[in-house]
Amino acid sequence: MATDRDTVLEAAVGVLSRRPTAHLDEIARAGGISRATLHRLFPGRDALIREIGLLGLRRFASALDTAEVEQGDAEAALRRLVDASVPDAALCAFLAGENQLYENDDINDLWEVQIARLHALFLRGQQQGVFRIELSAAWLSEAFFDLVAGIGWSIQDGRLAPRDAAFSLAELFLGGALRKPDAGTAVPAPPPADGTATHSTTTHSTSAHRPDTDKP
Amino acid sequence: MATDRDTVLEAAVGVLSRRPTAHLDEIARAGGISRATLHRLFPGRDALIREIGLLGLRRFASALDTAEVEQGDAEAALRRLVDASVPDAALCAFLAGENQLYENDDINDLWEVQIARLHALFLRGQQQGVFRIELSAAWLSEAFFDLVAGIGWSIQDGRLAPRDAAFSLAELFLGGALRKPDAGTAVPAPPPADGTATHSTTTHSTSAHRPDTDKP
DNA sequence: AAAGAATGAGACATCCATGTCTCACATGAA
DNA sequence: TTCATGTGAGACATGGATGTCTCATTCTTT
Repeated sequence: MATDRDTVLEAAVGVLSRRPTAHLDEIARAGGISRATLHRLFPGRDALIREIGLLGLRRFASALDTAEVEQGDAEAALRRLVDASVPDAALCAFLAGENQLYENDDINDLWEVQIARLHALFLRGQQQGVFRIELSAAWLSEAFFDLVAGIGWSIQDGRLAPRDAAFSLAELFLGGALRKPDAGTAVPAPPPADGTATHSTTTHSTSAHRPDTDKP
Repeated sequence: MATDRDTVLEAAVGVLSRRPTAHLDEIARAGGISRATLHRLFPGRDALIREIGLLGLRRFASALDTAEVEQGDAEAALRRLVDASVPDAALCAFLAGENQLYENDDINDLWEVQIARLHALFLRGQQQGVFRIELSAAWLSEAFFDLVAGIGWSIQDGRLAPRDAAFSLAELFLGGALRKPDAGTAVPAPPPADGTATHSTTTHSTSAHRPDTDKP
């Protein structure tokens, strides 16, 4: 299934996710080919990282497909998604870290579609009473993807055994995202309505100067 | 408190976290200064991003200090850490994304110290019976930092209100990290001992070719 | 074995960000 | 006013990655 191009792309991910400015020579060596052949496969550096981004998005879209996230119980769907996306966690980590990708319209559109599916899954789960409603679906989507990326980084760095990946991701995320079976003492207080509760919310939060951004 | 240099650095974070290859001219404009003055403040591009990394690590270290993570109940300590680190979430997002930083020894050492403190907090919490022991302290450390970074990204992109940041982070993470008050039905199954449970753990996980890495 | 394609290695040329310089202007102090 | 400092704007040189080329070699196919 994996074409020769995809093999090179996955090798490139391993290098670029650690050193985004790695030379093409280094990337080529990581893929077991020469710089000339790399240029024969991809016309340039921009094309290379764009193809990596597209590969990652295709894989994540495929994970959403095989998990059938639109079907059935939301919790079960999310567990299926965990299993389906963990193998491609490294590519998700690249997607999360390489913000430069989101200047390309093709990638941006594809990204928005996948995130919308994720968002819809969490919204559905909230309506089903499965996921907590104190946390916005947007935040749940972001957090889930970031944790998938964290899985990828941890495995790359040897901090997490691939065998434990799916369990670690599912347990940590679902523990925080699922509604508690019975309320009782476990349910925390809702977010403060006034701005004085958290003392430092606006103290020196960076980049308050950029009103609107693009990365959806 | 914030010197002129720090102001420029924080403005640079806003640009570099979105476009890591932004020109120095663009960074200077974001900081409200000219390229010449930027060069007078920082001798070069490498020095600039190194100083940003150092600033982020100093801020995170300061957050660990003010939260007194070595003191008292681990859950309370973590809640204090959430409040203390959310204002600098953007810098943490930069630290998480800019893996290029970890070629510098100074930054690497400082990073290891902070991560060790975080790791120790989770270990202590596990010994106290506060945090779940099915999830490794290393994974809890990684996940927490990734979620702080996710907070920073979400706020930068306008997807999360700064007011909700601390609550969203604390609830999602602690929900997954805390031991359930009473076991009952909420406790999930332990990770599979055999390799056949998760069908695709080793299917096409990227970068299996790199045995050891550096980013601690 | 022989022909063909594909690849690796290396040598260039080119482009562009970076680093450095100078000069004019603004601000503030004496 | 006059001097000093800091800053912005622009020009210029340079270094290094990138893009393109050629040629020898290897592997595949017949």
